Amino acid sequence: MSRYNAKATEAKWQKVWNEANIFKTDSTSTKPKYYVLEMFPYPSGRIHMGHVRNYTLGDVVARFRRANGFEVLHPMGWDAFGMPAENAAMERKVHPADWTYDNIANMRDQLKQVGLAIDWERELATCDPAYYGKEQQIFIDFYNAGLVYRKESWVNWDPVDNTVLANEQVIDGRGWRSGAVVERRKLSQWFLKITDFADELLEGLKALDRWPEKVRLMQENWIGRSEGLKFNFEIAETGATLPVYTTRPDTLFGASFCAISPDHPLAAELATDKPDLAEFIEDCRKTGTSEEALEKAEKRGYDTGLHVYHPLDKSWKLPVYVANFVLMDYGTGAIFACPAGDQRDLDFARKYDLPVIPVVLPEGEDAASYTIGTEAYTGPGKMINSRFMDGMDAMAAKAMMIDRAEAEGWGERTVNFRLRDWGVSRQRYWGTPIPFVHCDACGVVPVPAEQLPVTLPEDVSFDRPGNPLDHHPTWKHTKCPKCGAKAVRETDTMDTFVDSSWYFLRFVTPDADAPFDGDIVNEWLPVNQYIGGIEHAILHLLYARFFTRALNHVGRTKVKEPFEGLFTQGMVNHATYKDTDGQWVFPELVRHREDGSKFRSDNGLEVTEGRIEKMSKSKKNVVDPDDIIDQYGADTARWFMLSDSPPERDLTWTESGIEGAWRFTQRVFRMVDAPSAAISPVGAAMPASISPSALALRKATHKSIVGVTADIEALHFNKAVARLYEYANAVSADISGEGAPEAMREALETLVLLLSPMMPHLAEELWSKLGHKTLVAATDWPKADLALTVDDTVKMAVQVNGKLRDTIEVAKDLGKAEVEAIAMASDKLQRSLDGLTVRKVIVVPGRIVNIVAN
RNA sequence: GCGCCCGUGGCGAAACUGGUAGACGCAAGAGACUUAAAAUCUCUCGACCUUUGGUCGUGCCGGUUCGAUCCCGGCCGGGCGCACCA
Repeated sequence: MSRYNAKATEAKWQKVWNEANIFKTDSTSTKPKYYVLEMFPYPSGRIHMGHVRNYTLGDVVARFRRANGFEVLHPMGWDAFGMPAENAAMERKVHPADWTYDNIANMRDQLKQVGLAIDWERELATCDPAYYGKEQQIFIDFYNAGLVYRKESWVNWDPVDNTVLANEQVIDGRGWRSGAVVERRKLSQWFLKITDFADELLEGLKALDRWPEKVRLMQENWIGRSEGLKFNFEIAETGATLPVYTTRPDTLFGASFCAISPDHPLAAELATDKPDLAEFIEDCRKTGTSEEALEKAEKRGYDTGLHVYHPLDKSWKLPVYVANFVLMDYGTGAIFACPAGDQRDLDFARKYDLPVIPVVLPEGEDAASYTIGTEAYTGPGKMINSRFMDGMDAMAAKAMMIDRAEAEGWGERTVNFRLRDWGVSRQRYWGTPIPFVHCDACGVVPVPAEQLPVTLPEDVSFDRPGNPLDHHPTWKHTKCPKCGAKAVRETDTMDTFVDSSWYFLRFVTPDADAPFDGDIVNEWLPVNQYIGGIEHAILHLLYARFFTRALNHVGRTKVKEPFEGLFTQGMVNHATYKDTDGQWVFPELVRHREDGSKFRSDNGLEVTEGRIEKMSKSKKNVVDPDDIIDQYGADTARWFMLSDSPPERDLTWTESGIEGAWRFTQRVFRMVDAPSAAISPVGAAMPASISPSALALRKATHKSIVGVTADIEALHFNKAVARLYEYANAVSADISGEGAPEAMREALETLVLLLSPMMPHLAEELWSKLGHKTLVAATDWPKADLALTVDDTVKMAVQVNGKLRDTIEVAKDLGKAEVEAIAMASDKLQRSLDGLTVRKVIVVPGRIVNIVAN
């Protein structure tokens, strides 16, 4: 009996697949198409277990669909632009391109060892000019369609590194790298008009029924549609108008003041001759960087001394404040405040001692005695203190007020979104250059298509702060494409989320001159199954949806939604270990003693086991995929990742778990290598009459085909695994008599084929051991003989008052009366009915007999 | 604060979303084989009791039902998302 050598066997079959180019996709195939895609990785240099899980899940789907007759597209690429490459350049003096391509080479080797059924000929890297040049084309398309614009916008500016920081790079108001206090600066930035599609993106969510409800909800909240009333206040002192937006026009009679944003033009205007206001505005800007700071900041205001007339009563004037909690880029940047119905307004009113008039009366409260304390009431109720609205339901009053304002001409129904336009400018080197030129005479001019791609210069230095593109001696100097005069290139590069917003389209026709071939893309998109982490629930998935719609809008595709099915997999966790010095310890260094205590193999210190947490380098609770594959092989790692936990849930990696998977790998190998019973030759016909044990095995075989197929289709891989364990147990049972060799061959072949999407190398090895010259990867999925999946008899539970008393086995379609008679004949049942009177008997055929008695 | 999701043995989980709770695996225990170990194989494995049987048991309390892990209401615990969006 030989032992399974995973390492050698896996390398052997990977070579065979590679040489046969078996996973190559024919884009123009007439077979039904299936596009399965996992979120492409950032080339950090090494794959981690999260990658292995992600790509294994996708690979099972890809191999399963292939076996079921689909032309499968399953590509791989690299999300290769971004900051870490520049950090490496600064820290280690390696060029970002070299660093990135080295990492890609490493990770490609690692991924290939996992044995993925990928068409590697379609591989792409977003940092390749052949990719980002097409992205520039798309960007110009969008510009021509009015979806790209420049705007002065507030950014987080690091004065030491001379760069713009993303919100998450600002920690406690300081730059994450330099530690310098971050300033708010106004810079001219490039924006994509995602808000043009806000309504569509929201509406489109409804049809995405193969997306997790959770993700759809998160996107819905992110888009944040609200409906309300926009109207103009008239400023009493100047006669100027001040537009405001409200979702609660029903609370207009509860108004107590009006507030404008510190960034509001009116505030700036007033500040010119009010130094203390200018100071107040400056103050607000300083605190306004991180979201956490915003949350904690108390409500503060500046009384401008101005007043506005109430729109429903010109004799009523409201004071105008500049308030730190009013956002300039939502609505109109100005609000009317009803403290009784809004917590922020209430906090503000209490602080500045402004009136608080309750206007919505909650159910069960008395209008005469109802007051607002420190909590605003935002729920439903009846209107009070609101003149002509008194007694109305608040919801109805809102609708009525909007209609009335429109009818009387002083306001209009307005829809607002929380979603902002997408700022894509990054003042960095390692990204897609924004393909525009600044000309003194012509302004901002797109680079003509024939001059694309605008490539990054290679000779850059990172020893100065700021954007290397900006201080490159020659790169930015060019000629205006329009007038030919001296001009300057745009030195901003694009947010890397742009790169990942269309890669799934490029994969379909990776060699197209255009960004992609629209006709073929229309055939392949949407992606049938997209798989990735929940952390991309909003940004990446929303941007990709926007890009797809925008590309549709500019006429490049007919596709509107990129991903038909989305699956978000859980994280890979591991126990944490600490030694007596308080240092985190890698799991591979932990040794167990007989009494259950643990110590470090390198220095002997005692080790204690801590919480199970997401694998992370900082806590050292990681296992290296290379080590695992080296020791157990990729199949065993794949099998373990698919067993036990449902794929959407977190998975805890354990030593005993991978050991268990390894035992199963060996066991299946032995089952075929040294079968427990004789097996018939390849292709031998099943005899017409077979023994009971052979029939039992055949039934197990065909039931397993049905079960495993359904489980894989539903992505319930853990259930498929459980079923395969059960099936392996059935195949190990004693079998003899007529038909036994044929049933055993059928069983072993079926076992191998059902395992093959999960353990592809083992499957190939055993398939060849079973005498086949073909590849499992080129073999059809087994088909169940449904006649063998149904039993003649069925086990039914017999209950008294809902409690199990006995089980009976009866013919499958026996009538209710007969079933009842058999149940009643049970001794066990009669014993438990002793002394009781039967009131009613419920028979559910095939399931249960329940006797109601007392 | 608002919204959403989840609570089942020592552990990961399953139960065809109203019909025999705990399949399958891990861990543990007992035994066989072995000079011994590893590997392998067999058996036990929710709790309790007066153990050929019985009672309880799916976070807690209640409801609907012949029957509830599943449906409804209220708590408790854990997780995630959003958060001055007017």
